[in-house]
Order: sequence, then structure tokens, then C-alpha cells
Amino acid sequence: MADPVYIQIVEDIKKKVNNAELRPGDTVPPENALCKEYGVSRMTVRKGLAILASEGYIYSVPGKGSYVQKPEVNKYTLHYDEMNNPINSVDNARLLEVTIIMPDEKLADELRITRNKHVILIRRVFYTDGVPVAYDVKYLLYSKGMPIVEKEIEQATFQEMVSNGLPNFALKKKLSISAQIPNEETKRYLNIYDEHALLVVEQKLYNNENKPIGIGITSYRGDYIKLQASSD
Amino acid sequence: MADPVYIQIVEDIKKKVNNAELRPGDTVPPENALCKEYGVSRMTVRKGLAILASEGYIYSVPGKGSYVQKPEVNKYTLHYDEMNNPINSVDNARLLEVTIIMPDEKLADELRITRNKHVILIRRVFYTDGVPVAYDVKYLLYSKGMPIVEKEIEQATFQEMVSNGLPNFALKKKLSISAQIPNEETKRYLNIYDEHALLVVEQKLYNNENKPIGIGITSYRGDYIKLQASSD
DNA sequence: CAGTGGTCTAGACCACAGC
DNA sequence: CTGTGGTCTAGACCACTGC
Repeated sequence: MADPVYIQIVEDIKKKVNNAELRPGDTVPPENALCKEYGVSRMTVRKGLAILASEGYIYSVPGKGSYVQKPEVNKYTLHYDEMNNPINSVDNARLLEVTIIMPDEKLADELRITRNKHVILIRRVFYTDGVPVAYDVKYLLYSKGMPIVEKEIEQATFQEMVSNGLPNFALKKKLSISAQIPNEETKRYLNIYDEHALLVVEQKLYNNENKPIGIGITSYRGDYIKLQASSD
Repeated sequence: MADPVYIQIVEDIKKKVNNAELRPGDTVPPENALCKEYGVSRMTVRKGLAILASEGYIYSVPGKGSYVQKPEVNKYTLHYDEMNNPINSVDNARLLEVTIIMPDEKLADELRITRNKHVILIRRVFYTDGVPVAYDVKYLLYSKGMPIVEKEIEQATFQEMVSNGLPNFALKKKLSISAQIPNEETKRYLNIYDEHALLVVEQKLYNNENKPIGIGITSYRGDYIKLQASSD
């Protein structure tokens, strides 16, 4: 019980929200009322409310008051690492190809470039215990500092290819996850002979100006990957 | 440029982190130094630093200082709604079965109950434009206030079944996403005759004491669903 | 107009790191 | 010991809302 006062305030209000004592849309008591209730100054109350707001419990409207927020029921946190997932890890990668290509219309469009710009194409197969578990294709816009040594490319994640070891808070990434039946080429690379499902993860990377800088498509054998996400 | 001072501080430091002027592990200037630099009081500086900390840019160690945090490169935000996804929405659902069962060993284990407890089994098929797009199975521990009217169950999401319209910040959920080949039963429900991949989403719900209260397995036709996630 | 939240000050005391 | 971050105060002025 050595918690600072503002934590007390946070937890009291959370509790009230969680037993429906306060419902979405209800007003939270005004700051001055909470000051009196807890016998503290306004800055202390505001610190508590700021935390509740940052955690999505409440929101404030200047001149009016603070209100209980509707919980975001559909939001999850997903941890995705190309080379590691909860049921399996890639322990080796083989570089099939790294070449400079001219993009076709679809690719140029996705990368928002003209068709006369050069794009780096990288194709790899990922292995676990010698078994091919994923086929990986990446299209990258070239920029300075990128790895040019094939051995580096071979074992690098998408993030590592473009950020080159530098910290990068600015890099934005989008994932698109789907299930597909492998085409003949993919079947060949993954030694698939019978019916099989692929978990396909498409990654798109954007720089801090929101311009696409790379697209990656990783097709995992369905029995070798499981993605996990959780609320909170 | 009418931004409050603390926003200025936040953006200045973000900028320094993003051009590697400040690197992960580096110390952020001490609060008193920032007070002088910006000509403001300490509380104002601290407000800025609190924001940077809540956004994962920095962390503070009492008695020592504030440090630049390593970015969490593998974290994404996923929006998952059983009935709605970026490329398709469920517009109808058919209830196949709702019964009380005794769990087998595996299910009892997953729900952390003994095998003599009753479990509600719900099986449904989801439709879009009259086409069956997903086969859905749920196992629920019964609790008061749950919908018992079949018509309600038919169209409800998992969240709605257990939370019954009440706000629920306390409910924790975990997702497990994989690609699978449909079994004969699923093929029948989804009218699948040829080779097809399923995107299978397993949901597990926990109450605020972290006890499982339900498991749901939704198997979507691979060509009817795409999950999307993004960093930031 | 009174009540609300948003910003900010200029102090204070504390616990903790490191010398 | 000094310097650091963590908590807190008792005010202040502002802009906005709703009556």
C-alpha cells in the first residue's frame, strides 16, 4: 500500500469501470472533485487521469469533462518474427537469387515507383533441421548502406536488410496474413508433394515519409508456423 | 507552432532518436538540463519525458537517468473481428448446434476444469452473400447472464457471448493463427470440393483472474479472409 | 457567468546511484 | 556528498462549454 496517490486513483477508477459502476459514456468526476475526494492537489489527480487516458480507459473533452471510453475489443498485439515463431524456428536460410530487376506494373504500383526504377529481388528458402519450411521473396528499393554481401542477405530479416543495424523507430510496417494453396514453384522449393496449406505473410515496409521501401512475401508450411496475438 | 512546450520536447527528442543522434542505450539529458535548455519548469519537462516513455522511446532509472530504449521491432497491432475482415464481411450465420457436453481430457485440460464440469458447445457456419465462408466451434464455461436464446447466440461474436453487452476491460484474449487443410467435416460445411486452404483462428478468453472461460476455433476459407496488422 | 479541462510555475521532500 | 529521477503542492492563467 505504498503506492503513490495517482496510482490509487488509477486503480480505483479502473475497478469502477470493470464492475460497471462506471459505464462507457459516463462522466468521470471532475478533477476538482477528485482533488477533494483524495485530499491531493490537482496535478496529482491529473497524473492519474493521464494514465487512464493513455491506457484507453477514459478520454477528456476540454471545457466539458472526462468520459469513460468504449473498450477496443478487437485490438490485439501480435509478435511476428520472420525467423522465429512459437512452434518453430528457422535455423538456416539458403539464398536462391539476388538480382536487380525492373518492376512489372503491379509491383511498380505497389512500391509507388515508375517502371524504369531498379528493384532488388531476393529469393530465399528457410530451413529448420534441414527441412525447408518457408519460401521467401522480397522486393527492395535500393538505398545506401544496404547489405551487398550475399552472406549477409542470406540470414537477414527484412527489418535488418533495410535498417542496417541502426535503431529505427521511424520504420512503419504492415502485415497481411492469409492462407493459400501452394503453386507449383513453391511446392518444389518446399518439397511438398501432397495437399498442404501455406500461411502467407506479406510484409510492407514504409520509411518515415510513408513511402514504401520494400515488400516481402513469406510462405510458410502451415504445419510449421503458428502466429500468436493477445489483448492487453 | 502553437504546440505546448512539452510537445516540442517530445518531438525534438524523437527526431534525435530517429536520425541516430541519440542511439539506444544513450542517456537523455537530465531533467534539469532540459529545464534550462527550454527555459521551463521541471514538471513541464517531465510531462514530455513521460510521453516518450509511454510511447516506448525512453525509459528512466531512478537515481541514474533516462535512456533511449531499443525499439520493439517485432510488435504489431492486429485488428481481428470474427465477423469482419478487410476483404470480406460475414452477413449471416447459421446455428448448427448448441448443446451441453462433458469435456474430453484435452478440452478439460485447456479450460483448466475437471472432466465432470459441463461445457456449452456451439457450432455455427458463417455466410457471405449466401456462400459459407467459415466454420465456427466454441466451447464455453457457463456463467450467469449468458445468452440462452438461440437467436442471440446465432449472430454473436465470442466477446458478446461472454460479456453480454457489458463493458469489459478486464477480459483477456489470446489468438493463435494457422493455416490448415480442411478435414472432411469442414469441407462439407463449407462446400469445399477441391484443394483449399483454411485460415484457422483459435481464440481463448480469460477472465480477470486469468482463468480460461472459453475457446473458439474459427476456420475461414483462405480466399475469404485476410488479417492485417501494423506497427505503431 | 461558473465550471471544466490544458498548460505551466517554482518551489518542496524523498529514495536512490555513484563517487 | 552531489546529481538523478519520483512524488507532490498550491497556486496561476488560458480556452472552451453550457447556461
